[in-house]
Amino acid sequence: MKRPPTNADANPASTRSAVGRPRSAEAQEAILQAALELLGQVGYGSFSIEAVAARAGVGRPTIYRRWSSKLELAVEAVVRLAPSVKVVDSGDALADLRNLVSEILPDMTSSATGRAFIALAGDVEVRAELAHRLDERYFQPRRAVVAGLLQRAVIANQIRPDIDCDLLIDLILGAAVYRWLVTGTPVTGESARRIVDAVVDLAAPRP
Amino acid sequence: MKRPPTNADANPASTRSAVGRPRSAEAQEAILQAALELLGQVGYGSFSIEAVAARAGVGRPTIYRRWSSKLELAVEAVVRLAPSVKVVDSGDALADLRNLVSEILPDMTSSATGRAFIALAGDVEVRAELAHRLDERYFQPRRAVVAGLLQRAVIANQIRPDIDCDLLIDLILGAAVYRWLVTGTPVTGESARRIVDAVVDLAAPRP
Amino acid sequence: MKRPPTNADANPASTRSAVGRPRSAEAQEAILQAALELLGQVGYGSFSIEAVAARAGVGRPTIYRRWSSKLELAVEAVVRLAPSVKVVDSGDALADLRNLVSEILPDMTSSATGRAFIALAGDVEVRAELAHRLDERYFQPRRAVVAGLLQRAVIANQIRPDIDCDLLIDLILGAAVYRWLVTGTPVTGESARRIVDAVVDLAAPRP
Amino acid sequence: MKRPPTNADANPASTRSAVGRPRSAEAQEAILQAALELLGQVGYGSFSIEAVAARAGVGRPTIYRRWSSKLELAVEAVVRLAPSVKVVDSGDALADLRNLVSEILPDMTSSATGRAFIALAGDVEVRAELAHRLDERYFQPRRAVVAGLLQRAVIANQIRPDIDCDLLIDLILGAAVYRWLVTGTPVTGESARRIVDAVVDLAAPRP
DNA sequence: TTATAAACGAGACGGTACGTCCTGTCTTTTA
DNA sequence: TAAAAGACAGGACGTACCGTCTCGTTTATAA
Repeated sequence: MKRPPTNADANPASTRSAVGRPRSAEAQEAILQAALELLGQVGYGSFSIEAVAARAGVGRPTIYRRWSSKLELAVEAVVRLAPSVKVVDSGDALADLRNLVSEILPDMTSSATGRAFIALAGDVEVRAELAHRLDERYFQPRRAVVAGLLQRAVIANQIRPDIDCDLLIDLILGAAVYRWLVTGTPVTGESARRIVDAVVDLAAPRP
Repeated sequence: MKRPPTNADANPASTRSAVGRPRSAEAQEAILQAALELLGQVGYGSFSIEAVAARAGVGRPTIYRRWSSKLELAVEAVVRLAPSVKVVDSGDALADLRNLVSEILPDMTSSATGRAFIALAGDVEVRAELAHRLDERYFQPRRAVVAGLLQRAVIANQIRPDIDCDLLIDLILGAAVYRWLVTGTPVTGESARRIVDAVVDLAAPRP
Repeated sequence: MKRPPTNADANPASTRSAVGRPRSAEAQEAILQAALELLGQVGYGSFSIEAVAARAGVGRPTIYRRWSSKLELAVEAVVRLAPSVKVVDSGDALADLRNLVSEILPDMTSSATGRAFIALAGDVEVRAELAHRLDERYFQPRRAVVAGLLQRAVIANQIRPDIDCDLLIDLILGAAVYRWLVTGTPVTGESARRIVDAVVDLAAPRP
Repeated sequence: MKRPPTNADANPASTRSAVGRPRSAEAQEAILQAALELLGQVGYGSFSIEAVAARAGVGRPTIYRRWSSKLELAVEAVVRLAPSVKVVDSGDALADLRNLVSEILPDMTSSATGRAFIALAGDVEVRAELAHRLDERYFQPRRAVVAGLLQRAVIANQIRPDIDCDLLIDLILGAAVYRWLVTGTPVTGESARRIVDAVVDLAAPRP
């Protein structure tokens, strides 16, 4: 009986048998690192398991033992290696929002992360399963911290109280991601701040 | 001297030599049709020239003679077969906007069109060139008609006059595309209308 | 419908479709040559299609298009490139026999030919089919010329008339092949002649 | 310092350290038995250490600890499990010869034994070393008992006294082995007896 | 008794070759 | 002279074994 070749289920007390040689943590990290670098350099279309194995100094079967497809690998590389978001509270909710979004968006549209996300969305057969995983481990955490800041802004009367926060997040993140997709230019901190400012202005309380 | 293997320049009175057997128009259409169907069925990742040729009943070189890559072919298939946008003027600019967007967005995020667009955005090496082409022939025309309607809404005092129309379009289209990418559920006419309503509400003139 | 990937059936007016690019005769010869050289150098056990392709400067699928297995390829290489046997009639049947056998046996137990033959015999699943083919195209012709010479020797009263020629051939060839298999030293012209002499002596007419 | 991983030298008072867990005799036998069965079933070409380990219910390293290659293992399996030859003296040397050879030859050309022998002969790099070992432990003992019987036949004036016994053995065994190799049909007791009769007839003393 | 040494099964490791599929190019025949 | 058919060199795929290397466990001798 073979074990399903994924470790993305991420339950730390794994059910996998403890007998036999354990999987190498060095190989794991080398593979994810190599995958992320390659994704950033050549894009997902030309991203090959072969090249990842070569760059990581690892046998190809070692990759297949852990991930069942290049999409699984790409998703895990992105998720595991994406910078975590750190929320701060300076007292000024809008300023914190600007700073947070100007960190989140460039990463979201930078090469490797965005590329894997795009590739994911474009592959019809694995979409349902993997898009959810990426959403859950990448997008949802980021939306959550943004939502927290929006709530603080509402309480501080900097944003209309009748606003739909989810929609506001869609507008902010969506506008940036969409511009990036259409024009191809990654979103910078500066352009992220402009979008936040414009949306916040629209959502400001009526005088 | 070989002819550059593209006809995407689309000048109908081509300068190509008229001697010899002419290129088959049936083949052309069969290829584009097959490409679009395959894109919709298997996604861009599993989309192969081989399969397009087989489905179109055509030799592989016949495809390469016309398109230099599968991306070129995918883009042309999408652009040529996407429904044209028909702008109407019922007198109520906002109603016209709602109707227009509720037609544009579902197509934009429906299988084949959206898929090719995504695939395009995700492939680093051809991005600059082809994203521009898709933008020019698919997105820009749609943005233009939306922009026209927004102008009419401004004149009718249904939208604040100091608004940045481009930003508003980014917000509307971006929010929808982003939701589609993240959740995987295509945008319907209904959800498109909700987004328009919300953005228009935000952009309404201050009393 | 795929064509069965063998051309070993050797009917020159093949039923294969005449449309499309014909198979390259250069590739064919390069592959067989490379296969024979490799067989001689590394033996059948370490003989790989990969290496044959590399040495022949040919893509791997080009080999698989023609031969369905490495055994098929090995057999064909041996059969096609084995030197043909030229029978002479000097008047002295026994001398001719000595000369002929001293040419046949060293080739039969020399590296490539013998190796493929051995490999063939050792592989249980293809044995019935391929051993017959090798027998038919390699051994039978050699046995036939030897049988002819033995007949001449019988007529010249140099060999007992009641002899079973097939058995005599088995004795001559078998003793040599067996010695080679057991000791590993290839049969030389000299040792071949010794075997012929001994057997002829045994089979000489009683005075 | 590791011990060379072979036990084929078979000196029971090994120089190996006596401390630690001794090697399991059950594993040893299970491995040899499994190897012999697999050799008989799939031939040497498809014979894999992996399969032997699985069938013997043993870890792969347990095999490598004892034999350095699949050839070593195959040879030992054959040698250890081949039936021993029991020489009898009924008074009639020729009858004893017929009986002995009709036992030896079928085994020599039966599946597992013959297969390993063939595989051995075909592998260029290990040939010199292992062919000698197989010869020494399998062929030489059989040749020796045949030679003894031939001597008795000479003494009994049933065979010419000037005969080269080694050659006679080559003729008998060689003819059988050769027929088996070329035709693929194992040698039976009946066909073995026919060969003996024919050779003995040829080697009979001149009247 | 307890260490200690070495075997055991299990299974992952870096590799190699497999046979398949697709790429983009190139002939050859047919129309 | 373009179209279809199909072979070409090449390269990545995912799989099967290779022979080696940990693991945690078991089994004997030696202390």
